[in-house]
Amino acid sequence: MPHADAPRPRPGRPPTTSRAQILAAARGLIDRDGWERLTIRKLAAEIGVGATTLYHHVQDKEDLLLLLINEYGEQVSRPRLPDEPRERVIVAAATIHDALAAWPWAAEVLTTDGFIARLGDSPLGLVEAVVAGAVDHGCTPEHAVYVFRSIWYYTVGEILVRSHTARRGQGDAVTRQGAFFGTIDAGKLPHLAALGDRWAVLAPRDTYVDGLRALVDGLLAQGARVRP
Amino acid sequence: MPHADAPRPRPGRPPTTSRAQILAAARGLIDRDGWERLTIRKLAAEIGVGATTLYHHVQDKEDLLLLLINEYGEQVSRPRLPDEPRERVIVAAATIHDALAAWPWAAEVLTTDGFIARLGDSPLGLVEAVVAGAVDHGCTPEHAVYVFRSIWYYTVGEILVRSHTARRGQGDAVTRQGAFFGTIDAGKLPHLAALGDRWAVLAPRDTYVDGLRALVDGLLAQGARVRP
DNA sequence: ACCTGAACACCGTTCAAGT
DNA sequence: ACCTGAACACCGTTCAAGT
Repeated sequence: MPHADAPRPRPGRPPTTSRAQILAAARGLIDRDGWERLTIRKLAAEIGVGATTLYHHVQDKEDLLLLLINEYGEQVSRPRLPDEPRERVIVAAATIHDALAAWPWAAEVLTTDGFIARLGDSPLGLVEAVVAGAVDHGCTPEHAVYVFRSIWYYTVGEILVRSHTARRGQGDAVTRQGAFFGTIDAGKLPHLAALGDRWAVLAPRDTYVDGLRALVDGLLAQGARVRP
Repeated sequence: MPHADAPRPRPGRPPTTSRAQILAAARGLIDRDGWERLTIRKLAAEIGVGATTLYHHVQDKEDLLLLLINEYGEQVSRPRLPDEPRERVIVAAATIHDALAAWPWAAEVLTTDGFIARLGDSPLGLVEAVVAGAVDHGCTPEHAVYVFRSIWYYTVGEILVRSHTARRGQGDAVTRQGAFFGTIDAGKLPHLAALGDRWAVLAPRDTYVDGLRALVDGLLAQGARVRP
């Protein structure tokens, strides 16, 4: 009777494709062509394998993307978090934001997916940091969850809006914007008409952290309690 | 020589399909089957016409969706806005939110689309109201644009996250959540572990307006100026 | 056990031809 | 001027058969 720990030759055809290889190839394709152009068929072709082969290593396309996100989440470097609770919330949230800004398609997938229940321990570390910061500031755990959720909404919205408007327009966004605000009804929409083309200049500005500070200040003020 | 205003018979085959008919059918299909299931082919079949016919009445699918959104935006009933500037911002933003919550796919399209430059005057009225409220509170026009953008990020994020998590899970979200927080590393993630299954209870709560108030308070505080 | 091509059930869009 | 079917260039996924 063979020892339980002894390496035993497994039966059947040996694998030529591994899950790690698939994930690496997918990352390469996303970084090269963009996430909306990633298809199972192209991914298989890139690896040099039949499209149907991939279904032996991942459940389906959604599963593949989730694996990819968790792998990415483990590689996100966590900065030293400040001791001051409010600042800790800000830095943790900004870290989540920056990680997603570099890989906006992840925000898209996480939004369409229930998300938190399927994240690994490593990316959850930043969620924990936000909740812990709120609690240390004096919030109840319940309020801390609400703080995190509100920040998450703001963060995900910023990523999605900005990544999508950055893709298009660029060249003709300003022109179109200009034409648009030219024909606007100044009687009904006086402030927008007065802003005119300045909107196009203001809109692409990176104000994420400013808005985050405003939001966190407001959220923590709502949940502050007297501490002993 | 015929009079300029006289109705003249136009040459060619008379139309059997109108843009209004297409939009109405599209609305019906979206309300019935959900926006992710709307296809050009199904829409044409619903009308009882060849799929390619639609391309004589709309440029492409994206154009169709934008027409639909502007039509919808015109039908959104605008509540009486309060005089107090801060409250006006809240009510206008909440109106945008509620309109999108009823038609979450519109939020999806608006996010993926530069959006504001392609909206009609009617839906822009609520954008104007937010900007005007901020200015009346004492913000510069530039700060008011930032106020609107921040609110927009938060609003769109909330809609997308909530509409997507509502679609899935339901039945098994709680179970999965419970299983998840059972296996969480309590050493590394103490707050999340302590929350346990309560997260699943807290997450679906509608806290949009609370978070909006926190955000608006913070944003207006940042931009407040001394007024004469 | 792993890999495969054929097939299924779809997409959005173009375009030459018909009415 | 309007409508059409055929065709193009794709999708994700299943499944029986091969190694």
